[in-house]
Amino acid sequence: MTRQAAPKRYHHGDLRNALIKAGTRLLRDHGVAGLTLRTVAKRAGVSHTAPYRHFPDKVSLLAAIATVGFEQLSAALTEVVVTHADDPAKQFIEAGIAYVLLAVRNPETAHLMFGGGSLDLKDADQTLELAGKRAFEDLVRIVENGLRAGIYRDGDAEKLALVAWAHAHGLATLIIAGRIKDAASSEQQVIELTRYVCQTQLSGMLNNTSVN
Amino acid sequence: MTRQAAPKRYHHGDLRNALIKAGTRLLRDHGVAGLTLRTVAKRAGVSHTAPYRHFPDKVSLLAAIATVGFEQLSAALTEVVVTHADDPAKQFIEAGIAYVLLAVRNPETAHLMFGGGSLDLKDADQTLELAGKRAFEDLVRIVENGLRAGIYRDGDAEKLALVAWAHAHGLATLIIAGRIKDAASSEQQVIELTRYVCQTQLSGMLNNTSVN
DNA sequence: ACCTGAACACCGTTCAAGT
DNA sequence: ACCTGAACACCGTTCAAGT
Repeated sequence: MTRQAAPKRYHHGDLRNALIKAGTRLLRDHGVAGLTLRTVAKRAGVSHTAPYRHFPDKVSLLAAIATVGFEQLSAALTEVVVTHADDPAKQFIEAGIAYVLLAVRNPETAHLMFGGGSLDLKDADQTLELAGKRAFEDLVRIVENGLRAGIYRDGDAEKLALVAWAHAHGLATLIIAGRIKDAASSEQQVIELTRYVCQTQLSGMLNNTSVN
Repeated sequence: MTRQAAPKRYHHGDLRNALIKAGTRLLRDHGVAGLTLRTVAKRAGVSHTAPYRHFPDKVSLLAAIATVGFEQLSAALTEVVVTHADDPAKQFIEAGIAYVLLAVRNPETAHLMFGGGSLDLKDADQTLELAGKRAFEDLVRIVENGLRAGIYRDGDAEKLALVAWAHAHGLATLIIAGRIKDAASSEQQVIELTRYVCQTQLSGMLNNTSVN
C-alpha cells in the first residue's frame, strides 16, 4: 500500500529504512556474500559513505535486518495463538510450522538471526537481542497455554519452550542447509514433515498416552 | 605424536595439510571473519598465492575444514555405539550429548558444517557432502539399533533419525548462538540440558509409557 | 544535519615468471 | 611440479569537505 507512491529520488528522506529495504532484497537475491555496504548504498541511490550516517557499522545494518525477521516471527506466532485460541496442542504444532516456514522462505535472514559463529550480531546490537527474546516469549506463552490446560507432563514452561524451540529450529536449519532435500523439496512436504516432528515432540511432553 | 617432530620450514612439504591445520586454528581463534586466505598462507610460511596450488578456492579450504569436523562427529558417534553396545536408548541420548558437545566446543566449525545460507559449501564440494551423509548414517544406525531392540513406537529409521538430528542440532545451534546463556553456561550444564532434551525426545518415540 | 570524494588498508584471485 | 611477486578489482572504514 505505502510502496507505490514512493518518491523516485531522495536527495534526503528516510534513508535508514531505504537501506534496510535494499539490504533485505540484496540478501534474499544474492546471499550474505552479495550484501555489500557499497551496493546497498548504490541501490538506495546514495554514495557509499552515506550509510555511515545511519549505521555505525555493516554489522549494525545486518542486525537491523535480522531484527525485522524476529518481528515477523513474533507476528506469525501471535497469529497462531489467536487463530487457535481454544486448542493449545494445535497452537504448539502450528507454531512449529510457522517457524519452519518462515525460516525456509527466508533462509538468508534466518541465517542472520541465528548465525552463531563470530557473526554475533546480537552481542553488538541490543535491539536485535530484545526482538529475539520477545519472539521466545511468544513461544513460552504458547507452552503456558498448554500448561494451563493441563496437557503437559512437566511443569517448567521455559524449559519446555526451549525444547520446542530447539526442535523447530533444528529442523528448519537442516532444511535450509539442504540436508533433507529428499523429504522436504516442496513446501507442502516441509509442512507435513514439520507436523510429524512437532507431533512426536508433543508426544514426549503430553500427559496422556494416546496419540494420533 | 606426529606434531612434535614437525620441520621448521617446508620450502616444500605437505602444504595442503598445513593449510588445513592453520585454517582450523585461525577459525577457532579469530572466527570465520578472521580466516583469510592470506593469513592462512602466512601462518603456513608460504606466499599468499601458494594455496591456489592446493585449493581452487577459499571455499574449498573451508569445505576441507568442515569435512574434518564431520569426520570427528562420525568418530564420536561410533565410539558412543561401541561404549554402550547393549543399550540402544543410552546410545540415543549419549549420541545427542556427543553431538552437542562437539558443536559447543567448536562453534565456528559447526557453523561451517551447517552454514546454510549462501555459504553452501557442500554444494561445491562432494567430499564434504559425503562426510555429512556418513555422519547421518551413523545416527541412523543408532536408531536402527533401537528398532531392532523394539523400543520405538514408529518404524521408519530414517525419519526417526531425522527427528533426533533436528533436535540435537537445534539445541546445539541455540547454545552456540548464545540464546540459552542462562541454562547452558558451563559444559556440565550443557550436558544435563542436552540429556533432558534427548530424554523428552525419546519419550515421544518410545513404545512403553514409563519414563524416568 | 546529512551527504560526497578521495584515500587507506585489506582481501580474493589471476598471471607471467622463477626454481 | 610447486612457489613467488606484481597486478586487478573489490571491500569496509575514515576524514576533510561540501550543501
